[in-house]
Amino acid sequence: MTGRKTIKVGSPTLVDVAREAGVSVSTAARVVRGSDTSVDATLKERVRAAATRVAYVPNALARTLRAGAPTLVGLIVGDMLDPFYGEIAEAITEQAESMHSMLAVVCNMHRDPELELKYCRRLWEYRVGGLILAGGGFDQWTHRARLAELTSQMVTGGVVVTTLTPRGLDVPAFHADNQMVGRMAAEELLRAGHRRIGILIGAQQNYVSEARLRGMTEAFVEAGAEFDIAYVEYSSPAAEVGVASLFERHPRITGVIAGSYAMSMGIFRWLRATGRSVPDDVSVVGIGNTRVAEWMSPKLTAINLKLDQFGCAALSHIAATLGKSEQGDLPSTQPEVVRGESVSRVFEGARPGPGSGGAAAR
Amino acid sequence: MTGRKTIKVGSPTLVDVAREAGVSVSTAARVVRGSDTSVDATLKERVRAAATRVAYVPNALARTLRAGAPTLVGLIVGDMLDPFYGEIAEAITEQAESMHSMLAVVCNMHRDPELELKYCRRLWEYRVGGLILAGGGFDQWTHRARLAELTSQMVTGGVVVTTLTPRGLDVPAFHADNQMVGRMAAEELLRAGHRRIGILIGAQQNYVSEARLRGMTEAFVEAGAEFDIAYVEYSSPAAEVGVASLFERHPRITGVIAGSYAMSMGIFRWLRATGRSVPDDVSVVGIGNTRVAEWMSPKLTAINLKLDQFGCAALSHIAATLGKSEQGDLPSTQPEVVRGESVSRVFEGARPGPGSGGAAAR
DNA sequence: CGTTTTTGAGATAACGTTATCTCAGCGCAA
DNA sequence: TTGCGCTGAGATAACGTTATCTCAAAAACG
Repeated sequence: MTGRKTIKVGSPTLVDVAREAGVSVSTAARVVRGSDTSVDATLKERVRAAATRVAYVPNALARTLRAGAPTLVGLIVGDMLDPFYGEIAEAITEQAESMHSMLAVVCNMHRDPELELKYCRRLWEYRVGGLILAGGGFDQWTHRARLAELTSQMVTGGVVVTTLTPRGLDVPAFHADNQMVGRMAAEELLRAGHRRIGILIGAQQNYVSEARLRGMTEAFVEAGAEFDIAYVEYSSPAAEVGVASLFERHPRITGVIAGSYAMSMGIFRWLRATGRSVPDDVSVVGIGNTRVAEWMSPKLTAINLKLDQFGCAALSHIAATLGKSEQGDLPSTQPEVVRGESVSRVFEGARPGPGSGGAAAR
Repeated sequence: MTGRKTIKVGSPTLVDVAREAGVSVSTAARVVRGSDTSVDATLKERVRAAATRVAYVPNALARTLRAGAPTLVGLIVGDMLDPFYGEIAEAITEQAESMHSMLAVVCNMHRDPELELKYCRRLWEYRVGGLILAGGGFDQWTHRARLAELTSQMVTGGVVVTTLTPRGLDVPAFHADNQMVGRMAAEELLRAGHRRIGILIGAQQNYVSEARLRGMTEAFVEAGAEFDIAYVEYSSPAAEVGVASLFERHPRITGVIAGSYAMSMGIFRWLRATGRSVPDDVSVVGIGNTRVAEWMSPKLTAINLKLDQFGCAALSHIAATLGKSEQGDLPSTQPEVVRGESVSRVFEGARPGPGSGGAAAR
């Protein structure tokens, strides 16, 4: 309450708190930090009061700089607006705050490898405690070398990949068993009696697509089902074109597997536009369940990749490496089917699709 | 190339660069910083080479601490996964990086005012250069006082609000003219001949909802149209319930205004489930256009709020306050109609909806 | 040629913390 | 009383930058 002679500019610091409480900066720091060494109860209270009186908010920049214990984590996603990545980002940011008391910085690489590199560097400028790559830009050779060089510099919690298997990038990865995912999607259709299947899958042929396809192929071959594949971009319009070409080649398809939520939207649109009903005429199974899939009409049946849990596992790994917390038991990350309304049983002699004639492929 | 005696731990610093280049730290800093004062070309090159040789990445923490020129901006959104906020976040993060060379930290308040406060504080710990509030948690009295107290501390670029008018919080705001938005949505239906309208709008009655309703009411009253309102949460299931209650009260409704993208999804679902066709039986106009609205079937007709542009304007304001750049000419932010396929003309003697009888309200 | 001005580069302090060191004061056993 | 350990609190240095000051050498001028 003593009148200040000089006008303070900038936010209050520990020095201000110490002066206000009439103690040394060290003591103020000890109290604020809630540190190991004990402080007299009276003093502690006095410092606390002083801190709130001057509205002290600790400076994380200085703290991190001095203590070398980062509280930022970087997350680079392929496309913020795609709920596939959105839900990862949501889970990780939430978990970072509530569980590790860290702050996650989400960067949107916009499916552009160049941007991924840029953000990588920028995040490292802030000395993030770890970096979670969920974009997959590294699936290109020339790019990967630069990324590897850049990330090898990061000395703290390290780099971690989720949703993808990083080819030739030596970092821990957290993602679903994609072969099993593919198999589950296939079996969902097989179980309902479908034997003529169209598959829409991502155009960039990475380990993920390959593994999923392997799973599907196995299941379909075992069951003696026919199928054909369209490689399209991860977007709704691209999927419309893709599903159209599939039906042009194989008009009697009764079941479609959509490689992503965006694709399933496009498939729904095209099917409806061509007078086909979901699921009465064509059943659709999506890969990757998102919350919004419930909002579709009909509700999408999809394989839940548990992206949120893999994201959290990645984060926990980083936190553990930083020594911030022990790696607790993680929940099961088996993929599972979330049944909506987009798959229906096919009975013997079920009606063929509108365009008749011609057998399904392979 | 001289052999190091001690093993370096941590990332390379300016000191390392300076040693490697055989210059002083000051000179190294000048080169790296690209500062005002000129450095001899030869030396400059030598330092550059040394920097890349030791893989130097500047430490933004130290820089910000010392120079007091923040390069972080905070953004708090109501719900990351809602494309309404997602598109704001995308625009702002992109703009921050490419235009102001700042890094935007997106925080998800998850529609929880408590979390908004928490993130506010946390962002300020990192001494963000500015804070963009896009969540609207401050629309509650008790909360606002604490928020005002917290944000008043922030000494730099300041606090700014987008998407909402902040009641009783004295900060600049950037958002659409919501009364005009409401009027435009109404007129889109009126122009197509609709005279019995159902309105779904956000349950929390803030300035935004009020302004939009005012616009709609004006337009409908002028045109002598009948309408009724359902207040629901910003979610698809809530909208299903809301639209059901509207049609229960007024079965002959031919046009519906959806207060958000999520609501329009729910409306589509309910209409389809009850055997009503969009747009043949019922036309739908959404408020707030999102990219994903194009993926719906049929494509949603909606009012584009230009959220991205308002977000960028908010960011530019902060950057200008920080003195990082002059506030350039901003693009027009008039809302405009984006026409999809969800509105159709009503002709004299148009068929009533399936459930018959009972006039629309008011 | 001497003096002033300009230029380029090194030395130093400071940003706000925290880790470490120091030391006074106290209790307790020899 | 002396010696020893313990506890609580202050002093100090350091984290990696940048702003400021200083100063030597080169350039410009009469």
